[in-house]
Amino acid sequence: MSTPPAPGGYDPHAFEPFAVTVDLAVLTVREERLHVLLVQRGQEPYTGEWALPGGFVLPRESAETAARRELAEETGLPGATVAGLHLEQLRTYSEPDRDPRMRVVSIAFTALVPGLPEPRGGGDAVEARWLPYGSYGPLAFDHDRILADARERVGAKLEYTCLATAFCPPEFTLGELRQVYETVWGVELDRPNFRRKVLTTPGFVRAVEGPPRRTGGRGKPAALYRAGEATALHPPLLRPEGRPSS
Amino acid sequence: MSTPPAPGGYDPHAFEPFAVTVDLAVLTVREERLHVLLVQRGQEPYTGEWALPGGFVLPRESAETAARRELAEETGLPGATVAGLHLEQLRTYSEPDRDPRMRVVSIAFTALVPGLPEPRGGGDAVEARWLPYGSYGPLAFDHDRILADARERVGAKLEYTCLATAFCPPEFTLGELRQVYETVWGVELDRPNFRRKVLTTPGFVRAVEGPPRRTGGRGKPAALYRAGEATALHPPLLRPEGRPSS
DNA sequence: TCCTTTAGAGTCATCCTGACTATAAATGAA
DNA sequence: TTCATTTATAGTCAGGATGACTCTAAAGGA
Repeated sequence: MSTPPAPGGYDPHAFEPFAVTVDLAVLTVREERLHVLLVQRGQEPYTGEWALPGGFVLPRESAETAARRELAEETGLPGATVAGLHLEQLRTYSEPDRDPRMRVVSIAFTALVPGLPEPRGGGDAVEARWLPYGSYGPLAFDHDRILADARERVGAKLEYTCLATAFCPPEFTLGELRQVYETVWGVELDRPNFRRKVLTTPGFVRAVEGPPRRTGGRGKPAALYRAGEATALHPPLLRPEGRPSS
Repeated sequence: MSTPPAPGGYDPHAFEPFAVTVDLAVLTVREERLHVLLVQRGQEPYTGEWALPGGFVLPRESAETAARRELAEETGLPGATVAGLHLEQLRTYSEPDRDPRMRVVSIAFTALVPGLPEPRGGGDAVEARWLPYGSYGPLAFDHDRILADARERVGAKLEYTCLATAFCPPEFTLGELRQVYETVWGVELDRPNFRRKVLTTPGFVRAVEGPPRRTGGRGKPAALYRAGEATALHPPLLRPEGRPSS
C-alpha cells in the first residue's frame, strides 16, 4: 500500500507533510571564470553560510514560478531579467535528512546568464553575490552536490545544444563564445577550429549587419554575432578528451 | 518571504502540505515495438484508467527507494529484478492542478528493461501490463506528458551513452541491439554501419568467448555479446535527420 | 531446391576534426 | 616610432568517422 493514512478522504493534514522547495544554480562567466550566484542565509539552519538562492514553493505555485519569485526576492535582480531567464529543471533532491528541520524535497533548477547587475540580498537572504565556482567553503544543505550536478549538466549540454549563447550578451564575438566553452569545460580550444565549427553549424549564430567591431579588447577587433534560431547542434561540438572537471 | 507560516518552530502541520509521489516510465522493446509498463488504477481518481506505476513517497524514504517499492508492489515483478533495475530521474512535475485531490508533486523516473516476466496488479493497481507505446487512450493525470518526456529523453541518451544495452538480455546479438535503436528512434539503420560503429567503440560491447550463436531467428546465426564497461559513447551515435518522433 | 532473411566482411567517397601556418589589425612597451 | 604581443580570421592537410553500397555465408521456409 502506498497511500498515506487517508484512505478515502484525502485529508491533507492527516499525515506528516513534505515541504517542497526550489533551489537555483545560476551560472555565469566573468573574467574567464565560472561564477555562481550565492546568497548568505539569514535564517536557521545554516545561518550566515552561503547557499543557493531558493525557498519554499507556495500552495498555488508551480516549481518554476516559485523559482523565479525566489530569485527575484533574494537577489534583487530586475523583474524583467528574472522573467526572461531561461530556467531548466536539473533534478530533484529527496534524501530524507537533507534538511535538519523537517522533510524537504527540493526541485533544483539551472539558469545560465550573461553578465548581470550585482545582486543584493532580500527575503531570507542577508546578502547575494557572484562568487567564482569553488571559491567558497562548503555550502549549506546539499548545495555543493547540486552545484556540481549543475556544472556537469551544463558542460554536457554545451556539447549538443546552442546553450552557450545564453552566457553571452545579445551581441557577442566568437572569442567571447569560445571563452564560455573554455571556462565551463576547463580546456583551451583551437580558435580557427572553433570558429569554423560555429560558423558552419546552420543557425548557431547570425552575423550582425555592417561591420561593427568589438572595442576594448587587446587584439584585432572582432565581428559581432547574435544567437541564431537553432537550439540543437548536429553534429555536436565535443569537448576534447574525457572531462577534466577542473 | 518564502518561508511558510511557521517562522521559528517549523511545525510540519501548520501549513497546507504537499504530497510527494513518484511515477515510473518503465520501457522495454518487445516484438520490434516500444512497450510501456502501465497499471490500471483501483482507486479514485481515474479509477479503472491506465496510469504509470507509482505512488506516495513515505516519510523516511528517498524518492528512488519509493520508486522501487511502488514498482514491486504494483507490478509483482521479482524483488531481485526491481532491486537491480537502473532507475534514472526524469524530471519533477509540479503544476498545481495536476492531481484533482490535492497538491501533488511527482518525481518521475525512467527505467529501461530487457524482456521481463508479465507483471500482475497489486497495491493500488488492479492490473499491470506491458502495452505498446501509444496504443492506449489518454492516461490518468499528466502521465501522457511524462511518457512523452521519457521517450524523448531515452532517444537522446541512446545517442551518447551505452544505455541501449539496458534494453537487452545479458547476452545479445548486434541485431537485437540494433532493434533497440530502430524501435526507440523509429528509423531503420544500416546493418553493416551499425555493426562497425558498435564494434569500434571501445567498451561498448564484449564478444562472448567461443563462437556461441543465436538460435531461433531466421537468417544466419549471430555472435553473442555482453554489455561492455563503457557508459559514454565518444563520439556519439547520432540518429539520422531530425527526430521523427513517431 | 530455391527464395528470403539476417550476419558479417569490405569498399569508397565525403564530411568533420585536429593540428598547423599565415596574415591582419589592434594595444602597450621600449 | 617601432616592435612585441595579442586576438581575429583565412587557409591547408591528413586522418578518422560516416553514409551508401556490394558481396558472401548460413540459416529457415515454401
